[in-house]
Amino acid sequence: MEPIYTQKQLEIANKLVDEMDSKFFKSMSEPVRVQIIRYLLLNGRADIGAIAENMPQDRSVISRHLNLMQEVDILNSEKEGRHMYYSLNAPAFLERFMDITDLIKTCIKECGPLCCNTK
Amino acid sequence: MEPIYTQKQLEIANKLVDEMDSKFFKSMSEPVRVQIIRYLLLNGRADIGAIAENMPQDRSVISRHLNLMQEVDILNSEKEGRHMYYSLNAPAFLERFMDITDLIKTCIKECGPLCCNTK
DNA sequence: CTTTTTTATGCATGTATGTGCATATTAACC
DNA sequence: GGTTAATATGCACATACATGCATAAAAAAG
Repeated sequence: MEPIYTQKQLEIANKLVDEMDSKFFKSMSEPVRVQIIRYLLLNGRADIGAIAENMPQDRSVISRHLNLMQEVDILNSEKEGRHMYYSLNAPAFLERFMDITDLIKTCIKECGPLCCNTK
Repeated sequence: MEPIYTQKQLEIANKLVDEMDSKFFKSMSEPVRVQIIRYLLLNGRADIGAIAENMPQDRSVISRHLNLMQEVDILNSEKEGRHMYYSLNAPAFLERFMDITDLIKTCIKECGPLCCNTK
């Protein structure tokens, strides 16, 4: 009944789980949203119309995707007149993945051979 | 009409999109599945019964989650008698995130200030 | 062989969400 | 002010999916 793991291991595992926010992953588990990331990587800042022109979906659909991605801090948004411009929040995007990667590394180091036990 | 990006930029952006497999992200955008990862990190290899004991969901639900995670290579599975043992595929799990992190770094470097243009 | 145990699967159900259309809102232009 | 253009939003609909129950399948125990 008593746990087989240390307090330290518990803390680092909880930290990883906290960082693995489901909203963040969900925002990237959608093919259309990934294509939007691709578009912004290659073309830089753009408004909804320009982005939607390159996608089969309706403008309103793209609008909602962009808004969702901005909410989880993947994108920056700037309103200019009646245009809404979006751009990739590259630093935040990268940092998110770097943080998770580092936490997984720490987990494996701290939890040792236990977590990847195959026997 | 002609693209404003180079062939090199196109290739690296496509590489990133390929690596950002929606099935992989989807598998981690589910709170129950994240809890399973946490459990396996702390307790190591375990069968479905042991994992399900620590979750409010039905055993069959946990069984399906585990099977799904194994399909995207997050988990290892081993059948022993009537027991099905699962463990975290830590190397593959880590490598996946390292690859994506590296690709994002390359994208930012190659696409330069364009991708994160705010003006 | 029957019973028990562990996992897998078929089925029904509720919820979440991607989608497009119609419409509202907002801002620029005449 | 009226018109046009860009975006946001309400709505209906279809699909995906998480869930639990009942049951099947497989293997161990009696």
